[in-house]
Amino acid sequence: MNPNYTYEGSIVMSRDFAAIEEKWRRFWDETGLYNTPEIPEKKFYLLEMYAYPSGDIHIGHFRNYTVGDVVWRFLKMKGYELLHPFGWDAFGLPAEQAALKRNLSPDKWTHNNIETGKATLKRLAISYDWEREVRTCDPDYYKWTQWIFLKLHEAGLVYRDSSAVNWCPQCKTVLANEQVISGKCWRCGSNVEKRELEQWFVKITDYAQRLLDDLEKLKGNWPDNIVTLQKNWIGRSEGAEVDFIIDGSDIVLPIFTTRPDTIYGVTFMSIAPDAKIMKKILPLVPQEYKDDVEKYIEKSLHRTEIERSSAEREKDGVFTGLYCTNPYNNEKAQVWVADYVLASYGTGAVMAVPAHDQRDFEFAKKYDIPIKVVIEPKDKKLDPDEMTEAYTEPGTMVNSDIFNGTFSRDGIAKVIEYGENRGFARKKITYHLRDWLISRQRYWGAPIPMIHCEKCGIVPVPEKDLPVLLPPDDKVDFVPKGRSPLADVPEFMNTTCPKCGGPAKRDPDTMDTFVCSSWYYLRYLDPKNDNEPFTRENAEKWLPIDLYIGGAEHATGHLIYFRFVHKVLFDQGYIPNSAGDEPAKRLFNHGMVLDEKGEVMSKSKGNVVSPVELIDDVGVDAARVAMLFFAPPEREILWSKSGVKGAVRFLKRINSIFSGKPAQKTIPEIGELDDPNKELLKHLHRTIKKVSFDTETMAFNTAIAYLMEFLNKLPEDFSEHHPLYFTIADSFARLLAPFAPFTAEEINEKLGFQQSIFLREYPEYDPELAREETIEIGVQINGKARGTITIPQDAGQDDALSEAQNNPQIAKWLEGKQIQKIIYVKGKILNIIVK
RNA sequence: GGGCAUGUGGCGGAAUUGGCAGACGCGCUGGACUUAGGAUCCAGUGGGAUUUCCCGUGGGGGUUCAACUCCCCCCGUGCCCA
Repeated sequence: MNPNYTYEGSIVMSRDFAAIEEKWRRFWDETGLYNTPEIPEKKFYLLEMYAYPSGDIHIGHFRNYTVGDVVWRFLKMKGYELLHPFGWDAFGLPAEQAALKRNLSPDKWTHNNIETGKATLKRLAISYDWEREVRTCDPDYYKWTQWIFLKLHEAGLVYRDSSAVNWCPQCKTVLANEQVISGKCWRCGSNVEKRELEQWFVKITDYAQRLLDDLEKLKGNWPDNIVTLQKNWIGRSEGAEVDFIIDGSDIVLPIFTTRPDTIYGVTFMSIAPDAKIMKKILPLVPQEYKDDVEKYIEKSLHRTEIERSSAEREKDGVFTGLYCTNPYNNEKAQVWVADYVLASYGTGAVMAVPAHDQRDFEFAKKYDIPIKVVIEPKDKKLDPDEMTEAYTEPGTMVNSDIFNGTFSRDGIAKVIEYGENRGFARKKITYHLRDWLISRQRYWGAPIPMIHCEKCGIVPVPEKDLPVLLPPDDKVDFVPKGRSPLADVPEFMNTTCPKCGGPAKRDPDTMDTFVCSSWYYLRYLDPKNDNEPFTRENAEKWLPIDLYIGGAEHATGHLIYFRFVHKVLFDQGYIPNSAGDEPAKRLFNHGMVLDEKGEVMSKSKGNVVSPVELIDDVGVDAARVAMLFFAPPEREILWSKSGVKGAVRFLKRINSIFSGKPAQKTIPEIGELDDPNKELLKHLHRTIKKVSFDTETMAFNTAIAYLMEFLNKLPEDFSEHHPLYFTIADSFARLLAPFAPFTAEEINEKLGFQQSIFLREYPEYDPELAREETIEIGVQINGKARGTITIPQDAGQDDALSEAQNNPQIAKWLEGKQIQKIIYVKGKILNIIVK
């Protein structure tokens, strides 16, 4: 045991909790407490994001799964029938790196890690139905990941393209945009380069508008910040595409702009060095410019995207010697190559209006390119020679031919219409969201079910031939060579074409693991079905997910792909109408677990809290209570050893107070009780009210605080002989159960119940008893708090005032003063304004 | 640079959404029980001021009978995007 994590009192407890935990784990297991009901009457699909198996569960997982478990236990007692499954995001690079560095089998490495993690989750007694476990690396799972690929393909959403991709020279693999962090690889931190590769893409952009529109359906049930994050990520912008013509050729240079109202102010054009159109333009560049242009292109390919688009960096570029013609006014504009323009944005070329765009302005100043004002503010004239920055606000259009005098906001539509009528412009909507690149040059992933035939071209693997199995890993050389390791395994690569029967090659790439995770929630519906990924019947039974719990870091990755794939399967009729076209009704993001100083835990810092060591030391219940009490679940928490001590103390007090067997199991009538006991009973009902409300709204920290408060208010001589012992112990145990399940079962058993506390009903409060007859409210004189009065809940203003006047503390402030005004809000405040 | 969060005692955090700021826990102080205490129990604990007063929710303004809460302007921190 790590001495750093020895909590006071734990030695005393350790003997007890280990045995108690084992007893209840077995009981829950043997009685099938976590089994999913076949025909749910009051269904609830509760899901936590599944885990990547990297060794054991860490403290962040522990938090995620504990939050889910509290919800499960609460809803179970509330009579819901739940589907609460778990699984493993088991494909991915680390398994392959373990193979490379330590010569381990990715398959064995992964399954070993899964067994370790699973054992810990079982020890933590998280309420998963393990019968439904999925592992994405198992053939009976990835068979259906491949099936999903074929469905996307059938829907016309899969295509192949050669394009510049993010390439990590260290990992020798292609990275998705979200795997590039500040221009560096998310795994190894090397600078990411650009490379041309033939890749498989999924046309998620076809769904961009729906993914955006349907965010409306999620509002209120998904956290606002996730909704905004997705909205920005999809990044719809409206504008126009305008065709410029390169002089001396018939090359059309289409550009996208959100500001067609400034079209008459174009003085130059900027093309991204890596834009596709660049290849067409290059041969036209006059000899005297060619060298500089080629050098510039070469140089900028080594810059990262972040570097290129950074607002801080001074923009640079090079003139091509070419001009193009603005179709609106037939004016010439210089053609430049500049790497602040990204090839992936719009057409990879932008029109530059230096007078009205800050970046263009700086660029024009630097290279002495003309500036032409076409929008003017109301109050003054703009002089290009005197401008120190671009004027980007709306205004009146000037120097714009027939549009002169038009308000610029109205001008946008008019300019587009004018160009549309003449055929050189059209309305266009672009999205920041890009198509989903799913090819990975890796072994440890689901093989892409496509066959390359010389005669027939690219042919999908027929469904009946799925899965396309990975070859055993002892046949594979993992040393990175810049291509998939599968490419060098002839047994895998060589196959026959399903169309012509001739010799053909398999696709050597495997799928991005985001494909695996985009549909795992569906496999839980039918994890053992060999004939289909899931049945319609079960989808009707359980979908949609009622509550999805996980970290906010998946906002623009997993949570977009997951919504997208759901919609595609919905459109194809695999997901029934009853489920709707959004996978998760409600999303909940738990906060991160940081160390005492608020720093991220990492092995290198040595500040990692191991859940296993923690529960060895204080037991599962104390670890849970500590975790839940630190802060509300959506906030980040600062892990503190002394905070754990508080949880240990709390449970010890519970154990000592509720250790007895009650003398009798009777519940006394309120009339039989004396005043202090009547008050105690009322206090119990108020506690039930507050704790159930807070548990339901996931305010677990305050729910626990009310339980602590209740304990503090028990009379000193409270024991099993107390007339209310049974009532109190019974209610308290059930309120505590979602947070400290083992402790709660112990009390429940001592009270004489045979069945699990989780099969009993959650306590209900009696509104009559929970009501407070008298209430203490604050009294203010001229808005300053001067004391309190105790009055009946529904006392009128006159009663409240006379009560205040009878209170010497308050009365002295009223002496010799004239009451001007009285503000009385029932149950809240009495404010007396005097002079 | 933009977007979204966020700022409350020594610390983690409460505050019914405009109504007594600091619930609950940690820590600290004093006491009890003790061979002992890093166990347990009791009391106290926002800051001042020689006791019923003043000041206090990052800073400054404003709205209101009343502001941690609403509005405006700054400052700090975190995350995401460029």
